Amino acid sequence: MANFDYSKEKIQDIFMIDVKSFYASCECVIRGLDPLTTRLVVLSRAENTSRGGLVLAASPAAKKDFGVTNVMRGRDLPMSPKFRKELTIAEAKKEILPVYDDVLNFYRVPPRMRYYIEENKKINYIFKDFTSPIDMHPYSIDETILDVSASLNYFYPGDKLTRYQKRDLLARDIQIEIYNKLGFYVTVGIGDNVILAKLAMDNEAKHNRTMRAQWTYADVEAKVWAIKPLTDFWSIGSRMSKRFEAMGILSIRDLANYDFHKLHQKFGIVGLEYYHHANGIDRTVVSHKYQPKSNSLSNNQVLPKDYNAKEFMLILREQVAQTISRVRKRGAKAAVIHLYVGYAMSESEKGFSRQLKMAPTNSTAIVIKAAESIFNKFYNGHSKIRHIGVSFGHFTFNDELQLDLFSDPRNQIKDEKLDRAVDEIRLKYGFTSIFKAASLSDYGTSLNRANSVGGHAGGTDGLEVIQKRLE
DNA sequence: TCTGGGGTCCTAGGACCC
DNA sequence: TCTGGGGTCCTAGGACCC
Repeated sequence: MANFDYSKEKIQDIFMIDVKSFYASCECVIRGLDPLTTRLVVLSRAENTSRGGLVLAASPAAKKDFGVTNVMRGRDLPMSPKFRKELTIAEAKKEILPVYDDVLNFYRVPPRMRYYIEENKKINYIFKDFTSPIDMHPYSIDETILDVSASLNYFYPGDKLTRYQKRDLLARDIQIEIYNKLGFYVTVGIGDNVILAKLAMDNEAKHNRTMRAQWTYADVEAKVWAIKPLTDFWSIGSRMSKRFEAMGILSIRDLANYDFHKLHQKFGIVGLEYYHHANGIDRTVVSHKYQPKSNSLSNNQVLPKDYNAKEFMLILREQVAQTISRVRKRGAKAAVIHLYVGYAMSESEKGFSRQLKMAPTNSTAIVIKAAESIFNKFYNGHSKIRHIGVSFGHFTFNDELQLDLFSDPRNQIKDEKLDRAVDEIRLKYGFTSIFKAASLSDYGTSLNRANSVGGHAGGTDGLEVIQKRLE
């Protein structure tokens, strides 16, 4: 028995689109290889952690033939003896690793985040041919939500076809267009609302030959309620799954039929959202979705070894300087600084995480002082440190210099000029063109991380190569 | 498990005010 | 009088996603 009268719910024509194994597909396309049949993995170098890095993306063939999964360690990947030998020699000589294992017919390549971002832009540019930009919502680097309610009848006028047939045809048109123009295979979840489209994509389209699937209100009981395990449902992770199980909720069907007052009581408004989603209800309107204008910026890293307090202070300053420089790049000032310090696993304490309010600033000198004061206040004085996280939040975007009572305005202006000069030099010549002498010591990590985007190698040749390919 | 990194949202509880 | 009550803001921590 349905818990909702679906005839009262608004029917929207929503597509949730993602690119199959996006990073891996980018690397196939640029090499002129087929994204579906080529065995390829994108491997983060992660020189500061375990040897061999971490699999960021694997092509469908690599998953199928070698059982590669997305968080697998590089050292667990299959490798022919011949390739292993070449790899060892290259490592010893500190040369760039070979990427192709010709015995296994297997590519392993480093990530190029900047190139992927450019490809994502091109994909979204094509979507604009199918719906108006306000009805598009980029959800992540490889997923976009499209509301085609207003354009469906423009592409498929008349009433010979049902609404559902028209949707499927339009989704197919998009798939073909993307493939012809850019070489990517995209998966489309089609739904009466955003959650149904998302669930259709995650739970059916990804496994279909057509790479399309359509879920409507009529399918809720047969399809949504049948999703299992619980963690296959969007927004239920391992922790929530355990909590639900403890309450006797073992399936989405159970969740959809649970007493929603109790869910509300126990989980607040999130509980109500789970209840609605489990019943296939989602009243989100894509064009009303505000673009969350990023309200925080952070950098985290697991350090290459355990650090003592003195060594750590260098890392701290380095990383605070890098993160605040990203804040300046946005033309923003931050009113909150947050520091996370994780102790080594051998320690009995976990570490700490504290934030501090500040007068809005983007001055390196000021935020370094703030970070140091947090550290000095909360560090236990003896634990080895293995993890650092720095984040800034509560941005403001005015240009005026905030004067506070305790600093000399002339120094503030001087600091600001210095920061801006450093940023400009780096913008022109790259991060490594200018850095504090201390970074050269053994303990600095900023040089190694200089070229990364989102913690992964940014790559330098992506744009030129793709431009050549298009010529 | 010899630890990936960058984000967002929500909540409980404390401080403080009227 | 044994414990007023309502509201806002802030912080630490939990949870999730890609």
